Amino acid sequence: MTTLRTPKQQRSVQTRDRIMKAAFALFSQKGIHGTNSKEIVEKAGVSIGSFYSYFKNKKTLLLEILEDFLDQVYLTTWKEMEHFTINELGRNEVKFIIENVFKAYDIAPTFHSQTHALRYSDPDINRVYERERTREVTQIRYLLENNKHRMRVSDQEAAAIVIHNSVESVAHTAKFIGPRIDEQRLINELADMIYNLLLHGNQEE
Amino acid sequence: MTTLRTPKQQRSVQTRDRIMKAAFALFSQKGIHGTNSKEIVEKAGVSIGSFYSYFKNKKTLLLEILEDFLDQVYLTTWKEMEHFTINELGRNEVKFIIENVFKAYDIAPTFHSQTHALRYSDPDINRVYERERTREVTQIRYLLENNKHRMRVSDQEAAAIVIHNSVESVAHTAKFIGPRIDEQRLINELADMIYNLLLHGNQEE
Amino acid sequence: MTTLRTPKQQRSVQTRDRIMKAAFALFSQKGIHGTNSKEIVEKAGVSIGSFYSYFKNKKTLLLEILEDFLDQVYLTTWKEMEHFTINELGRNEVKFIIENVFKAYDIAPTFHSQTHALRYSDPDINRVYERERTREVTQIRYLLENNKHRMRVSDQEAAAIVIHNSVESVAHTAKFIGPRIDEQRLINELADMIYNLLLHGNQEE
Amino acid sequence: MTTLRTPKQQRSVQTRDRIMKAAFALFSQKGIHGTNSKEIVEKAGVSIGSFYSYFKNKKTLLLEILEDFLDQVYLTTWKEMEHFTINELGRNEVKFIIENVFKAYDIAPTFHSQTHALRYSDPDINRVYERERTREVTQIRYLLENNKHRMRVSDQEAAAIVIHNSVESVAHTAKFIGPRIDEQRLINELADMIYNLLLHGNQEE
DNA sequence: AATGAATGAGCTTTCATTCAT
DNA sequence: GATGAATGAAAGCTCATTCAT
Repeated sequence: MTTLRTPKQQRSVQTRDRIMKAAFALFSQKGIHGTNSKEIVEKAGVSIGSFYSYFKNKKTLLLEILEDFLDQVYLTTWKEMEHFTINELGRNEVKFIIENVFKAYDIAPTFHSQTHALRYSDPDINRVYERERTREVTQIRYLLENNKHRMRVSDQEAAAIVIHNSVESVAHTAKFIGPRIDEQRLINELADMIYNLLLHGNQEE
Repeated sequence: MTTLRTPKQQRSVQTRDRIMKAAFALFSQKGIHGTNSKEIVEKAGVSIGSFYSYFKNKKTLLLEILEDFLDQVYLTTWKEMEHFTINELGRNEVKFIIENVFKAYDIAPTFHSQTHALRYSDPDINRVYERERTREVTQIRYLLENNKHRMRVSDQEAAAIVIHNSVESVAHTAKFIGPRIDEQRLINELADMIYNLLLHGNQEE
Repeated sequence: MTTLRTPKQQRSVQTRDRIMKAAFALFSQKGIHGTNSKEIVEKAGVSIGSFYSYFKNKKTLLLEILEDFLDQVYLTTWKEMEHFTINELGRNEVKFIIENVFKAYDIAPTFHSQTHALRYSDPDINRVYERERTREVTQIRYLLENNKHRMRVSDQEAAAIVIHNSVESVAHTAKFIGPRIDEQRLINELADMIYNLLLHGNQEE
Repeated sequence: MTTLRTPKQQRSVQTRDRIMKAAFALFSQKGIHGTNSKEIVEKAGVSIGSFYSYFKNKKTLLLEILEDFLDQVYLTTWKEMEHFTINELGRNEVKFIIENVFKAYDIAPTFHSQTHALRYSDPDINRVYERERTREVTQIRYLLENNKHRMRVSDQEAAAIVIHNSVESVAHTAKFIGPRIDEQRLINELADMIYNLLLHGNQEE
């Protein structure tokens, strides 16, 4: 086996990057299974030999692209959070975050859904997604913790997971499955649901 | 194109069934992409020729199995609903339904997640799942409608979608991704979240 | 191996005939390679089992159909010859026969060309066609012989072959390949060519 | 779809050539339908992957081989024509050309007849053959035109087609069907027939 | 450092034919 | 006599990956 080339020179970095960009574009356009290595190198303008000196295999490439992509998703979701007084989480703030999640799903819808789908059949993909999920859930728990004086959530860990899942999943459905219903109505309903959970928490009948 | 064999004889029905059972088992065990037609017929103890006289192709077989499976999922989720006075939807009832959804995810977890994953790359699979989703959402709307006198949900359609998605998605995560957290805590949190939504609905600050 | 059924009863004869008719129709319509045994029995309204009790295999069926077909071709070409005073072969008579050959090519063009094509890769098909060719050439030689007092053909055998080939081949080209030229012009030219050969024979410069 | 490899390196050209040579040999030997891709690559000593990087599919390979072959046939038939004073077309010249056609049929008899047969069931093969036929007919018309002062052919176009067909077809028959008659007798008879047509043309009784 | 020719396991599907019922 | 379920060899083609140049 050939040892992988670790890009040190300027040109190397560029080549590696060109491959990743080309692959991302093709994966988004034609799906992951629908894209073969030859197409990638052709689009990137490099040889198949180069490809395999920068990436162990196609899967490795995908994982790297996915990591970059999920970083971008994370940033899109949370980047503007600093503008809020984080301990004044009201319905508006909840809604704002939800809207950011929906925006993040617009970055590369096909690639997003394609890779998301692979979680369930590919442990490596899943691992990358889990890392991202942990990050998101941690962020949510942080918000809950900072606002616990105003809230009535008893099981913060479970709440964070449930909230995260709900928003993700509705965004997912809205973008990929497309129930012919206006996104704003879904966002509003989500905001209500989550804000009510925070406000009233556990209310045994 | 060869016309498909419509089972008339006893033997025929058995063979068709054996193929479906073998395929279901292998799909669950090794994943759908990881199972080829040869393995299926070997497990079923029939010839490859038989396979293709009962099923147009591998995809058709998968779709048939999926339809059967989703029927089973639907029944598991809703079968005991008749025991409830449907217009007295309280937190307990909400929790009961959620528990049934979680139970349905135990029928064939791998197959469930495998096919669910394919929704995003395969329109045919998606169509079958969408039919199921519509059924479920309709059922939820029916419950909301019957309980609207006690509830404060303004946008029933959006609410039904959001509720359905949340439960599905949390069950999904719990079963397939496995966040190391007790399922009961997730179910409780979901029940709280949904019950609060129903109870308080839209509460602009 | 199952022994072949020799149709003796009325019903048997009918079944055998139905299979042949169905096969001929499908071969003509969809080509020989494009027709499979299942389609034939379905069109004939019999079972695949029946098929194989009347015909050793698909090839045997084809050969039988071909023999019948070539008989028909032969009849079409020569049936009206008795109306001529066979020893007064003039240009009109030559032309008349040529026209009949062209007509024979209209009986079942696709089947005709399909089987003709198979001559060169299938010795059995070729044998049937050769038998037919011999018959035709013999007929031509008979005409030449009966008119030799008026003609100047020295090598009757070679002439008969050359004449037969020319007419067949031009008809073939006209019907199957279709050079965008009027058939009548080709027929006239053929008539001239052949009549000149008969009239002037060998004319060393 | 994978893009085809365009040979750039020395090795590449060799491989492509080895495949074509092996295929030509096998097609000639065992027939086209009787040869599968695996046999071709085995004979060529290359991998099946190589095969499909040089040729889109088996059919494409056949078409390429056929084009090369028909070029060779054309050259064999007409190459020595420059030695003749083209406007002195006598019986000897006619006979010489016919002999060349017969020679061309000796290059690769089986392949020739195999592909010729496919004309009638395969439009692509037919197209290649039609291109060749047009070339030949054009050549004949050119001869007729240059000799029209000495000839009595009224319909040059039809005559060229009829002449071309006759020679082709008799050569075909002589080589593949093999009526046990001496080739020279057929060639002589053909020469007489064609020369008489040129000399006497249309002679209504 | 880069190239691209070569590899070959692996997959789906067809269809003539057999034979148990 | 008749049926049709079952068979399985055989074929064409893809694509991730290796390695000689």
